[in-house]
Amino acid sequence: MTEAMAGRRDAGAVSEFVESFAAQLVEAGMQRMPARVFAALLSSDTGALTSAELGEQLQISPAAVSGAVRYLAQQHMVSREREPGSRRERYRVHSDQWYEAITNREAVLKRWQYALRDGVDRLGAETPAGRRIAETLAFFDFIDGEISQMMDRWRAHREKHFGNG
Amino acid sequence: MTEAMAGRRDAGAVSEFVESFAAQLVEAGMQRMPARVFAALLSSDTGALTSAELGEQLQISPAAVSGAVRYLAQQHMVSREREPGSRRERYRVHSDQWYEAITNREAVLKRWQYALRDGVDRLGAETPAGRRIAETLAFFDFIDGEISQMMDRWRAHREKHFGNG
DNA sequence: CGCTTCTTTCAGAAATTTGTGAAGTTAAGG
DNA sequence: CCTTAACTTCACAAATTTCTGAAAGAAGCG
Repeated sequence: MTEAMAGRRDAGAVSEFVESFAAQLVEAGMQRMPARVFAALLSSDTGALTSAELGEQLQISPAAVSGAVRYLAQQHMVSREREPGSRRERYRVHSDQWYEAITNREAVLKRWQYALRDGVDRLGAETPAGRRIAETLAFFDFIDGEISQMMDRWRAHREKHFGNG
Repeated sequence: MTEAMAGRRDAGAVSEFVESFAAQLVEAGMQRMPARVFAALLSSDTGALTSAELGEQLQISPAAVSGAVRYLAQQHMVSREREPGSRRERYRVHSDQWYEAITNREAVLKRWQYALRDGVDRLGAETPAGRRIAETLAFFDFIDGEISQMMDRWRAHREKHFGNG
C-alpha cells in the first residue's frame, strides 16, 4: 500500500463493489435503489452515511434516497439515527442487525403458512390435493423452527470468531 | 359433504386457494404467471396438468403458460412429462422436488459469496469496511452449510410423518 | 416567530415488465 | 411427405414500476 493510499479509500474500488453487489441483490429480487443504498452503507468506513452522502455517491436524488431508506428501515436492514441537535439524518447498518433481518422471512413464512392452512381446509384434508398442500405446510412449519435454531448457532459461531464486534 | 360433491372438486374453492396462495408468492418476489401456474399444479388432484388445462383454469394464453412453465422448470419447481406417443405435455410438481428447489437458493448464495469475497479483496481485509463485509461473507458461508444439514433433517422428519409418499 | 436546512410527498415522464395474438417450429400419424 | 396438433418465439400494446424535480412539511436556531 503506497503512502498516498494510506487511510484513504479508493472511490473507484468502492463503487465497483457497490454496483456489483447491488446487482446481485437486484437479481435476487430486491429493488434497485434499496440495493444500491444498502451496498453503499455496507462498504462505508463507519457503516453509516447521511442522505446527502448517499445521493452524492450514488448520483441519485434526495427523493430516491428517501424511498430506498424507508424500504430498508421497514425491513429492519438499516436504522435511522439523528445526531441530537441536527436536522441531518444518518442511516446505519448494524453488523448484526441486518442478517437477522435477512433470515427474518418470518412475516413471509407466516403468510404462506396461513394461506396453505386455508387451502387444506378448503380442499379437504382427505383429498389428494389437500394432502399435498398439507405436506407443503408441514415443510414450512419445520423450516420455521429450524431457522431460529440456526440463528442461535450462528450467534455462537460469530461470537467465537469475531468477538462481540 | 353432499352426494353431489363426492369425488368432485369445487372449482370455486380451488380457484380461491390458487389466487390467494399465488398472491403470497408474488408478494415474496415471484412473477405473477409462474406463481399462478405453480399454485394451480399444487392444488390439482394428480399434481400434474396439461398446458390446455392450465390455460383454461387460469384464463391465460398458451404463450403465458409456456413462459411460466419454462421459468418453473428452470427453477426445478416443476418437471415436464410427455406421455409417449403424444404431442401433449404435462407439467408436474413432485411432492419432494419443489421444496428442495425452494431452499436451493444455492445459486443465489454462491453469487453473493463471490461478490462479497471480491469486495473484501477490493476494499482490503484490514479496513473497517473490509472487515464488515468479511463478516457478512462468514454469515453466508455458515448458512450455506447449515441449510444442507437442515434439509437432511427434513427428509428424515418427512419420512417419519408421511412415509415415502 | 420566521429563517434555514433537511426530509418527505406527489405528479408525471421515462423505462421496464407483462401478457397477448400471430407466425414459426416440431413431431406424431396417416 | 403432408397434415395437424401442440408448444415456442416474437413484436407490440397495455399496465406497472421507477426515478425525478418541485412543492410541501418538519425541526433546529436565532
